[in-house]
Amino acid sequence: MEIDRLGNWRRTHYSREITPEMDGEAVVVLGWVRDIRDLGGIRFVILQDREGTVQVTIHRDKAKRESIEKADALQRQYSLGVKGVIKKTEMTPRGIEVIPEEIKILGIAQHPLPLDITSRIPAEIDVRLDARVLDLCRDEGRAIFRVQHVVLEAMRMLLSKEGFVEVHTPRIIASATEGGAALFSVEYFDQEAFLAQSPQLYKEQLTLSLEKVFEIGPFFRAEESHTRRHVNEFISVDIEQAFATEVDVMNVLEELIQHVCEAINERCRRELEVLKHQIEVPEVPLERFTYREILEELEQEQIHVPWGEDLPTQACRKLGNLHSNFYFITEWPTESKTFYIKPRDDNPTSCEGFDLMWRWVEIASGGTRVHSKEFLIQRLREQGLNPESFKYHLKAFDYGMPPHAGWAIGLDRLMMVLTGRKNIREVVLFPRDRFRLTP
RNA sequence: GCCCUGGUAGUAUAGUCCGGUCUAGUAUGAGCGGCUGUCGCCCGCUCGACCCGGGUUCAAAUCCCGGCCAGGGCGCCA
Repeated sequence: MEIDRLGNWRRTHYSREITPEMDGEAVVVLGWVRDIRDLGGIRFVILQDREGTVQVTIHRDKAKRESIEKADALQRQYSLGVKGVIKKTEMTPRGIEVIPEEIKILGIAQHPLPLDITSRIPAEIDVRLDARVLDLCRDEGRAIFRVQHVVLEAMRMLLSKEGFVEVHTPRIIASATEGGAALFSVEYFDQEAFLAQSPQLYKEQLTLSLEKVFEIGPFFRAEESHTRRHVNEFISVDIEQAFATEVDVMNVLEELIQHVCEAINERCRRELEVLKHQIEVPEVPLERFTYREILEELEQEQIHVPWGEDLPTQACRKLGNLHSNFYFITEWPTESKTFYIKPRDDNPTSCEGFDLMWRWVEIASGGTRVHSKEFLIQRLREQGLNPESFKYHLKAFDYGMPPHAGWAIGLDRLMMVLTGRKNIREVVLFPRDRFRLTP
């Protein structure tokens, strides 16, 4: 089929912007065919654009022959443009319809489509991800990523207001000896290199020049996780702040979480409705529990976690039943955290590291960092890491490294919470996991 | 990586336990026809599927073995 040229047609209104008061006005609407209902002498084409839908009504006895032919050729998901006149009517839910003067077919769709774009027949997540671009045409997908946009905008606004400078650190790094998560290796000309799992060391180094920095970007972990809350490429929201401690950055974090929740409630009413989800804006300060308090709480629930260990999934699930919103867990055992988290001065077996939880899911973690070079080297050795591999990082400590603290939010996890989705893949446009590298 | 569950038209499902009634049912979709106010329109006709390989049996969608794939859980996740 020949498709039409866009020519000088430009959208005059999104579907949603058309109101009964505009009766008689000429419009150009552009979008896609969501649905077609043909009653014989009259054909209803539901045109969908980013903002909603509008009905295009074609009367077989009144419309131009060309328009009728175009309307007859349409199928679901065809891209189309309609130049027409708004008609006020009692017979549509919106109180308006568009009577076409001219229809342009701007893009065609191969049928059968791999999933039902009207969402009446559900599809499994695997089918949906295989046809992700089409899946994202559904209301739900659009809603999730518009919420994400508002979240990111709100974060950038608040962090900027607080004096943080947005930075970008390398994704390609030389050393795989940081310990912790497994890294993906890449060929870098004639050297072996790795994809960064976090901006941690770079953002710390930047505190000695820019003082307060934040970074939002993707990072990579080569873990063979197989759960609804892990992907191998994820978006991290990181901050690092000079002359600050755990408590200072926790304050920033809880203010940010509250601000984001408020922003969504204000600006994403329709999206939340589509997602059938409500957001409770948390009160600040958030509840703060020490690791020891959490262990005691679990003990009451007959779950025994030995002091020093990270919380197993089952324990986290139990905490989810006991806590219904965001909360902090502080004073983790030093042995359970990584080398750069600072032990407490009064009791070095505990550290100044914290996690931000939402019910049973870990959303963010952070803490005061070690900023004494000698002690950092000692900590590296204690964790079986070779200080030589960190020589560029350690160099920064020769140039007046300030005391500093920071945190990292798993944006995708936060998005699960904010949109009420149960699988992280729903809130990632093109997820990468152990078994999926495409599309 | 380990454990559990599953794989039937484009999509979502019934049937599988207890083999034969399955020429595999239903919804949606797609094709054709009819219908001038639908909004999950309606009505009629048509199209389209048992993951792959092996085995048991007179007979396998159904039972057994292997593979592949998927979902969920656990572990891993500085």
